[in-house]
This record gives sequence, C-alpha cells and structure tokens, in this order.
Amino acid sequence: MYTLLPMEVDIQGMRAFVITAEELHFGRAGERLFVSQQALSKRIRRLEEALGMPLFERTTRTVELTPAGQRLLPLALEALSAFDKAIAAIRVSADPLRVDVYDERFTPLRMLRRASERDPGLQVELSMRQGLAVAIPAVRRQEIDAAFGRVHDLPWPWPSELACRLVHVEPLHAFIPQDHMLADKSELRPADLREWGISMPDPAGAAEWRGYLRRLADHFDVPLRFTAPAIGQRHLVEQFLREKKAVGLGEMSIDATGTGLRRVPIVDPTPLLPWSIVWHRRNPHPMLQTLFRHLHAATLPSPSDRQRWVPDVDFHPVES
Amino acid sequence: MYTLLPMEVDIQGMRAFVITAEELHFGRAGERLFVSQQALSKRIRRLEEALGMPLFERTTRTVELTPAGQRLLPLALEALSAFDKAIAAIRVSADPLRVDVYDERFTPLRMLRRASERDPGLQVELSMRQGLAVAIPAVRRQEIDAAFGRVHDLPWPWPSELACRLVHVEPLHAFIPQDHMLADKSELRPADLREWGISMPDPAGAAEWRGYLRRLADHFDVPLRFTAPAIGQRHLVEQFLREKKAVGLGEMSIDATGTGLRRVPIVDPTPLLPWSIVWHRRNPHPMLQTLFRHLHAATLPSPSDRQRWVPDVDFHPVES
DNA sequence: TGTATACACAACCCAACGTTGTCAATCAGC
DNA sequence: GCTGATTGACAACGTTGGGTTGTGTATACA
Repeated sequence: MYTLLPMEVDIQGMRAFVITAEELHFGRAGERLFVSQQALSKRIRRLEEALGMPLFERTTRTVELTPAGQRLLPLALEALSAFDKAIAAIRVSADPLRVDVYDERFTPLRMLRRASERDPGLQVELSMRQGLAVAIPAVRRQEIDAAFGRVHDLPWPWPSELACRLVHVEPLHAFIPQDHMLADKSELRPADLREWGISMPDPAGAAEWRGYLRRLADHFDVPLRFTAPAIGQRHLVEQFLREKKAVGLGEMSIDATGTGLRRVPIVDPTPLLPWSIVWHRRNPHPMLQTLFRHLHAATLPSPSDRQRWVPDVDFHPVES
Repeated sequence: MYTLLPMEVDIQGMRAFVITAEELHFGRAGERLFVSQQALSKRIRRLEEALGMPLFERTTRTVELTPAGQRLLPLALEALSAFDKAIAAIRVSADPLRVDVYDERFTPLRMLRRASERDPGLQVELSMRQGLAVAIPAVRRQEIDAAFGRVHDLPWPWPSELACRLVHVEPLHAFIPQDHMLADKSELRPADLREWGISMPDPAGAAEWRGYLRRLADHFDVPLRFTAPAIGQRHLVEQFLREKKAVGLGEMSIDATGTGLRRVPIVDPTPLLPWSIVWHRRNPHPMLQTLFRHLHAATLPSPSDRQRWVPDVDFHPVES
C-alpha cells in the first residue's frame, strides 16, 4: 500500500517563497524559478498549506507578505543558506562544471562570469567550441555539462535526451568603421542595410548562427556575405574595419571603444540573439542547478512586437 | 514544454541521510522513516548522485559513512535544525494538533508525552474517546487530526480517505490481586488462564478492542467475561481487585506498584496489542508530520513466531 | 469603459518515487 | 563446507505530485 504523509515543507517551496518575497510578483518570480506563474502559485499555496497559514496577501493586482511571511523570510534565508553551505562543503572536491560558452566575445561568458563571481563555490571549466552544432555532441557524450547557443537551425533533430532553456536575449547592433558612410548615424533600420549589405565572419561549424544570419538577411532582404572565420575578437574587429561597404553585426553589450569601430543600434525592429543553455537531462553533475539558480529564464518578445525581431522558428519549442 | 532540472538535494534526502547515518542500517532506518528498505536505498542513492559523491560505504552486511558522509553529517544536522526552526517559528500560533489517545492508561499517551517533551513546539490537544470505533468518525470529519488504536475489527470497512500506520506493539501482562492464587507466579501461559478466565471492563464502543479480546479468548480457549466499563485507571484497578478468580489483562508498561495488584508476564506466547495511528490523508495540519517524526514504524512479529501472538486478521493490511 | 495585467482554477499528462518481488553476497551455525 | 537468514540492490509496476496550457475573474489605468 502506498501511504501518504501529509504535505511536508520542502526546499523548493522555501526557495519559491524567498524569491517571491523578493519580487512580490508571481510572474517574475516564476521566471526566475523557471516555472510558470501558475506552477509557482501552486507551490506557494502548498507551502502555505504545509505551514498552516498564508504567507502572502494577494489581490489580483498586488502581492505582499503577511506578518507570518515577514517572520519567516529571515529564517528561511538562514535555513537555505545552511543547506547550501552543507551541500557546498561536500562538493568542494567535486569536478568543476564544464561549460561551453561559444566564444569569448559573446554574452554567455559574461553571464557565467557573473554567476561565478556571486558564488565562489561554482567552479567552472570553460570551453569555446564555436557553435552549438559542435558543442551538442559533446554534451550528449557528457564531455561537457552544459553549452550556450541558439537551439534552432541545428543540422539534426533535437536529441531527446537533452533539455534547453532560454536564458538571455541580446540585441544586435551594427559595428561600423569610423570612416564608413553610416558611421555617424545614431541608429539604423534593417531596411537601411539593403544597399550596404551585411558582412560577417563565417560561423564555420555553427550551423545555428549561419541559419540565424541567413534568416535575418532573407527576412529583411539584405545581402549577406560571409568572410573568413574570425579567430578571436581582434580578428573580428580587423575584418569589420576592412569593410568599405557592408556592415558587421554584433551584440549590443560589446564594447567597441578603441577599436576604430562605432556601434550603431539597429531599431525598428531590433534583431535579438536568443541564447539558450543546453544540458543533458540525466547529467548528474551536482553543480548544474547551482548554475541555473544564477540564470534567469528569459522570454522572447511577442511575435506581434514590431520593435524586436527573432526568426520565426525560434518561437517554436525545439522538438526531437 | 516540460523541462527537467537535474536532481536537487531535498529535505527528505537529508533526513534520510541523517537517520541512516545514525542507524547504519537501511532496514531499521527505513522503518524509522516509514519507507521500505528499497525505497530508502533509492533515496540515499539519489542524494549521493545529487551531491556527486557516495556518502555511505556499503557491503551486503555493513554500512558505514564515507569521509564525505562524515563531513556532511554535522552540516546536515545544522541545516535540518535551521529548517525546523524556521517552520516551528511560523507554526507557534497555529492550532494545536488534536489527537485521540484512547485512554489515559494506554501506551499512546506515553508516546505522545515523549514526543512533546522532545519537541516543545509540538502542541497537542488530547482527547480520549475510548475507542477507534468512536474516534475514526471524528477523524473523518476532521474534528481531530489523529487517533491511536487497533485498526482491525472495526464495525465498518476501512474508510479510503484515512491512512494508518503501526507505531507500537505492546505486550499484554496479567494484573492479579495480591491474594489471588496466581499472584506469586513469575509468568503465566495463556493456557494457564483456561480454568480462571479473563475478566475485563467492557470496552463499550470500542468494537476493535472487544474484537481483540474475543479473538484472544477464542484462540486460547479461555473464558472471557466483560464487567462494567471502567472509568479511569483507578476504577479499572478496583474492578481487577474485586476478582477472586478471573484475571485482568493490561499493558506491560503499566506500573502496578501500590495498587494491590501484581503484574505477571504472559508468555508462550505473549499477546501483543498492535497500536496504530490513524489520520486523514488530506489533513493539511502542518504538525502531523512533526508528530510522525517522533514515532517509529513498528512491525508485527512473524506469523510463525511462537513466542508472540496477535490476531490473525492483524497481519492483513486494512482495506476499504 | 475597454484593455492590459494580475493571480486563481481546471484539465491534462509526464515522470518521480513509492511499492512488491526477486536476486546476489555475506555471515552464523550445524 | 553447506544451509538458511539477512543484508542491500535491481526490476517491474502503479500512483500521484507537480508540472503544463488554457481559461476565468478582478483590478488599474488610459
């Protein structure tokens, strides 16, 4: 027979409580916890039932802590940190987490750096395989524990043993030599690039980024030319500087000062790079969820949003 | 889409670890945790996978902590106590747990007293309805949160919304006036009682205890007489003292000194009273599992054990 | 008053985690 | 040594907790 115990307070519930108490907003807190608003609502309700009293006072528009919730918050933080401490103490001697960040010049490296700054126990071993199309087989073989990249336009169907999650969307800007005709523009529209064209280093093995650029060029009817594969940031800058006509694209957060390039926002719409993290569903590495705790779920713009653009396929969840 | 997180360390796992580290025996630890040895084995294995390293060194005959396990133990205790503290702090103002202990003179009251001594946060409101046959309807109506008693020979089939669990088996001894012919025996066999008979106060509404005594008397072919219902321990003692021939039965742990009664063990076999706790599967009371944590699972003797006896029906799980 | 946005409720469904029934290895006693 | 009891592990199976999406309802603001 399968006897039930009444609901017990669990760590997930406590974490949900703490995050929700910070955000005071079920939707945002749900995103941070990688669950839907409804699921979080259930979790909190379960916790409240397990504790026997409400922790939040909700109206349809506002969320605030009840007195009981206020009392619980510091104690919950303490309990969670005691747990994390216990777990971290055991894991110190464990293997570092092996993560592929695509390349030194993209957002994933920055996200990872921020995570490991916040959590010194999070030991990471980087790899840069220049593309999910290359990194994914390594994830499947468990040679690496996680990889960042775009999960569409891969050369094969999605492997069912892998899971992925959107963790960031990064606006694309144009990077233009200072003596270029467009260099003094304060912003550009994709349509403005039609006569100039886009020039990008060949993503080589990264089928998914080639796919992204192809879809971008096709959608806005902009000529696209691939130059030699770029080896490192400096090489990339040199390639961009050589261009007389076509412009290069790069992530908004890249710092162009001192390179001879100017960064010009692209608007109306702004193309977004969707960054997901990919991992093996059965990967037992204990530090994976520690990493997840430092990443927030991101959301794509609404398909009807005319100010921002991602390829149509990216709206569909990946399927094996 | 339903994305998986890799396994996370949970409280259940930590509690399992702590108990197992105390017992160093999966079977016994499983009993204390109210799960089977196999389930506990899985739990520990999950925890070990979540942490990325083994915590126990097992052979088929021995279990010991690995160095990692030794390091974890004090931290785990600390984390668990931080959790319990947080939970307890919230629950102080909550309703007390309403528990039926059958009667002041039986084991459940002692078990409950021990639990509440160990855990001052466990506030209990007692009731003594003199029988599960009376208490169970109250549990179903959620008037009380739990009740102790024997779960067989009830006047109706087992209500499916209730769960129960064996938490104690208590040997029955004979209580005999000091001037009785049998009073100087050091032990009695059930067969010895045939010529004397058993005299017990009428369990009144407690069909399950009447059933127990009936089965005991029938099985050993001992005459059984019910006297007036006993109101309290003193009344019971008086009834026993009045007997010239038939002997009374009572729990081994009852202290008879100063009552004029002598307690004589019954052996070959010793009848055992099976005490279970009963609760409503959906009872959300937060302190129920706190109570459970202080009760251990008990096990009946093997049916082939000739030294101890319980009614045959008690070996079958209750069914609705 | 219409629209956007908040949380809750309902239906569905997957996989986690319990169960029972074995099995293999070891120890104790004859 | 063999035999039986007892250990933890493995396999197959079933239930349900807890996720999902879709919808409902109330509030705030233009």
